[in-house]
Amino acid sequence: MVNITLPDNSVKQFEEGVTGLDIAKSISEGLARNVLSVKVNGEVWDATRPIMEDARIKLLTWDDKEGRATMWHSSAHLMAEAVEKLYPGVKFGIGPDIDQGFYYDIDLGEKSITDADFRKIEDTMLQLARQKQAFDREEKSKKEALDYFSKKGDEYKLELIDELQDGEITFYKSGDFVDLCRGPHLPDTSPIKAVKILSVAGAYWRGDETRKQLTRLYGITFPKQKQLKEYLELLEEAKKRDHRKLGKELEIYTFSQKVGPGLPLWLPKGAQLRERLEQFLKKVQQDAGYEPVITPHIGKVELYKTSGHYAKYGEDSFKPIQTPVKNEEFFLKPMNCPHHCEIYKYKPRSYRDLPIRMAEFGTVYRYEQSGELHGLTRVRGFTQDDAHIFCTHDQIKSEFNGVIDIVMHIFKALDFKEFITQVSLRDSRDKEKYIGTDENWEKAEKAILEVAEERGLDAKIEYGEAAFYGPKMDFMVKDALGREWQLGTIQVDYNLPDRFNMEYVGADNMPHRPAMIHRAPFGSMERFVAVLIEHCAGKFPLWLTPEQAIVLPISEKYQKYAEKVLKLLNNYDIRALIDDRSEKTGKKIRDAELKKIPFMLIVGEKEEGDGTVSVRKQGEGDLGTFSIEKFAEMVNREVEEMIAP
RNA sequence: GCCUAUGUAGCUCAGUUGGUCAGAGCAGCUGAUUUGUAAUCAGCCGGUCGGCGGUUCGAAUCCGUCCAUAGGCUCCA
Repeated sequence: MVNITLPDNSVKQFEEGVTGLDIAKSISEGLARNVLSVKVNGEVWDATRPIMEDARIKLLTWDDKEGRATMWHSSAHLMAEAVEKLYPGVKFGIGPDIDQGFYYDIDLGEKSITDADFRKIEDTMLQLARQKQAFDREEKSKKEALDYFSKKGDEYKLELIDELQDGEITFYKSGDFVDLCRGPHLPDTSPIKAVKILSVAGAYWRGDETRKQLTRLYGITFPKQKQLKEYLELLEEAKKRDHRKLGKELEIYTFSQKVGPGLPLWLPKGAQLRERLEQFLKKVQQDAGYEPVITPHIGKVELYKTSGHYAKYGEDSFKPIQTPVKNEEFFLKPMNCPHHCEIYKYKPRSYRDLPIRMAEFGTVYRYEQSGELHGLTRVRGFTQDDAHIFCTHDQIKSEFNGVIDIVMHIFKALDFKEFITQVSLRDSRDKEKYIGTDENWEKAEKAILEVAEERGLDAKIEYGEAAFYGPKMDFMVKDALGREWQLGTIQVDYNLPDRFNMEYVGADNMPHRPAMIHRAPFGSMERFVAVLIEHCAGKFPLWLTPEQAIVLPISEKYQKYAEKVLKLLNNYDIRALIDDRSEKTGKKIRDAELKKIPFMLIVGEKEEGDGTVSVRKQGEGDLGTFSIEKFAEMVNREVEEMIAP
């Protein structure tokens, strides 16, 4: 007998070799129907795999993340089976589950799959799923495994097997499809009731662009048709929030083929919005002891050779700019730091001067690969809200804290409640990869971890993700479609102080090397505004929006009064405009709603009579009648509250 | 850069097998209307159908190529 501990800590006895499915049946038939896999001592297993010793288990269903992962992983096999049936002779790479669904990388040889083929793959999958094919687990020796796939001629699987140890190789068979796979899988294909092939894309084998490109097929499945429908509706909703759509509609930015791809043109409303963001941060930075600096957009090639950026950005980037002077070359700056390093160096520095915090909204240019450009989130010319802090190694912790204050202040003012904090440390087993002394790395990494802990940031810690020049902390936010974008970043740098031979005179009257921190709370203005648009679905926070209110006179007769209202509002620092078109009020309201202007102030005979406005809030409706003073107070109070630290 | 799609007025989209197929709505302009919480009416303007080649008596429609965009891959703010 084995003792099985359930999540509620109750212990039940079963025969040795009992399966998760058996246990589910002993609880209820309904549960048995819904169980997708089982967690056994923290490891996810097939629900049909025998349990041979005492264990703590959790039955996994669609409501569990791991349950869905099992379903999707099995669905990837099902899709592969369907593809093999429809396109005999194809070879398979890898086919994992992902956050939302699954994919399979396929070598189709001469054939190709386009979205016109999705339907027939979906149909075949459903047809196979209905056969209730069991997923059978089989342990294989390395030799057996290699034999099988050499006979099949699938060099991808052979390569994968080659890297595995004998004794840890398992195959799964469902229907006619046999795959190298760690599992776990569904008991059978029957829970897969709704299928959607989402997209087809090229993907390099093992992510290596020097190797063959396979066809990656993305899909998603659900236990109920209704869930698929809801998922597709969710995708539609997400599309409505897309900054590329809203950015166009709200006239934030545009691109011109003549100016060039990846080079955004900020329209008046977008420029206003961006300037307001910049003013906000400038004020915060001023209060935090930053000093503004301004540097040019280009610098001599030698500058970037010193900084080391030439090696990284020189080859696949904008080519240097020639001058009439022979051998004189300038580089469009891909980073602001080299210029700032030179500012540090323009005079001798004392330990009493540190920390020095140099801030600049610096525009940089990087030649991103053409396939990488994406709205405002990935462009070729962008402005970083950059600053470099030069400090002693002992000051790193307090400087980090100061930067996080700024990041949190920004997130609060913009109502970013959900963000991911990632701390990237070095891989201590591979120290050669990194520049800087052990002692300094340890000190900085400890400081970052302590800061994250003290502030309750719940940071994801990634070892080996640090830059070669120092550890860092990044802040990430998801866009409308769930893709993560890195916004703010704080990075320690041991490299540039060396390369630029920076020094300060210590209390001991000896030269010392300062530490350097790069930081950008927004990341870049372009990406930040893009993510902001998606985050608020185009309804910008009141303090930021280009137009806070629009005055809607009922008819031409109240035009004069509308102008008076506008003037008063301007006196209260409220940004407003008048819709003086000869349209009906309903139309003016509709247009203002679509433009997402927060407040509509309707004025007619009644309002003119008692010097008031009738306030309608965007997305909410009529708020009633306000005196202009009271309305202004309400707006200004809301603004104050949002941007307060 | 690579894979797979897409590209028709400022915007959103029709356009069946190549032959009155260059259209609609919104926006814009003009005029009428003077309007009370999500669309007043009428008229007008607007496109060498992404660019360039080719096939054809004839191309928005078929083919090639280039450019741009979209979803991925690699890379990054």
